[in-house]
Amino acid sequence: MRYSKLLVPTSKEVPNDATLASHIYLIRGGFIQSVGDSGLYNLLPLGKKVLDRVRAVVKEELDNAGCQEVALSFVTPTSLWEESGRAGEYGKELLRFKDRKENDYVLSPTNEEAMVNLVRQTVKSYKQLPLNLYQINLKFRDEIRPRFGLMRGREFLMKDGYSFHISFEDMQREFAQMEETYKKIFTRLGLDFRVVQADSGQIGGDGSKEFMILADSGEDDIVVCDACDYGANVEVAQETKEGDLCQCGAPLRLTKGIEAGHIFQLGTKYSEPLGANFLDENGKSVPMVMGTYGIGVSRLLAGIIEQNHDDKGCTWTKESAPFELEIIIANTKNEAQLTLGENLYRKLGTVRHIDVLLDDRTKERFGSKMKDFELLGIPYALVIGKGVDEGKIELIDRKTMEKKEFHFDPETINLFANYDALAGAVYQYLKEV
RNA sequence: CGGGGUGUAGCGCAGUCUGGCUAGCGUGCUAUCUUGGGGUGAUAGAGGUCGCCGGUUCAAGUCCGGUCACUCCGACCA
Repeated sequence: MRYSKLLVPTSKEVPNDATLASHIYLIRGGFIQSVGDSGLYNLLPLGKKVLDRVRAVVKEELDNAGCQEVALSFVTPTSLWEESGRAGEYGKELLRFKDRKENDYVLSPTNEEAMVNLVRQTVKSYKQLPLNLYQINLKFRDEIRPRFGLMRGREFLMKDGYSFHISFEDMQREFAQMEETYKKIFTRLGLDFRVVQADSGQIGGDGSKEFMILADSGEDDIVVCDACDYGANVEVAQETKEGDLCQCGAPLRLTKGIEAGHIFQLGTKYSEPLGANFLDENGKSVPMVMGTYGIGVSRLLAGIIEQNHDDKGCTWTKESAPFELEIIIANTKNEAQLTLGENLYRKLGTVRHIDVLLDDRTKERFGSKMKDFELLGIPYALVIGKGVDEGKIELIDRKTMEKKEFHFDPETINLFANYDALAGAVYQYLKEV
């Protein structure tokens, strides 16, 4: 991709209402755009790209764990919510409206009802179970007070999964597998997180665990043990204080987290009222036992930045970065720099399939190109600049800002094979770090 | 729901108290020149229903009444 063609409106100005690093840098880096300051956001090309990368990691790990992706309708008949009894208790957060025929609908804030509806029409026998279905699509919750950018918007991208089982034991087996799968996802995305005991809230059910991204800006108070992997939301560990002893004997610590995932052992809370029954081996009709599993995908973007930024901008992790490498041509009016930059762009991008952003802008100077690179947080920049005359280019590591030089012979670099050799050296280095 | 605040150019703001020429500033945007390794400098431009409705007045961004929206703190929720 060429920077000159990319719609990425970076800005020096901090948005009015932004206090969190993730909010500030997502706006300033041109990843997202606020829609009327009301908890709604447009994703610009770079934001969409990062979101798709995060989404791909989530999908890949779930598919590996045997889950199947579906897509439920975004608009759900209110009658389904009345069947489960949640139409009343969900309150104003549920956005309700009527169609032209005066039928009642809601915009889905979560989809237990809709998924149970799908399954009860198609699954009739114990032979079809267990089943784990998920979707990754928009949710709408009419929050009283949306804030913090993507952290708490009204419209957001969520992965919601639901599993169906013949017994409580089998559901618990799946629950444990989902916990492991979630750990893989969060680890791949480069997050520092804890799994904590949680309150099941409105969704209901018996046991639930939250996946907390550790960050001072988090809205949840949690208690964790640094010696073992015990952790709990203070909602369930109310009496616990800083320094109390864990079961393992080590002192507990109070900290803050961003709730990015939540898994529940649901039981039959929805299958019973909605009549999601199957015939067991004895021909007896019984309700399915369910689990439900959520990940706030758009919130993950915010969480990744909360943990990966500095005073200059974002420092995206490997599997979340919008590009693998940015090639910066310091001065496009310099023929030698332009030629080398274009050739390395072709060799690394087209030939070696690295996802490269080429900063080929003619009107911007070196300083602003560097500032934009730092703001966008692409892991590496290859700077093609003044050193070209002496046969020198440098690779900058965004996180450490350390530089590594690559050398070539300026007299013969324009030979086809020499471009390839230089690109190869950069490629090798990137693959090794 | 309680308490505060704000609506003026894409974004950030001044002007309103004390009514008065053609509504300004920064940034961004367009053009030309300049500069070219850390957000160059200059000149010339484009861009406005001063949130909306009504009132007072010779005259309203400014005063009065109403209304809508947004926002901050708290409560609520996850």
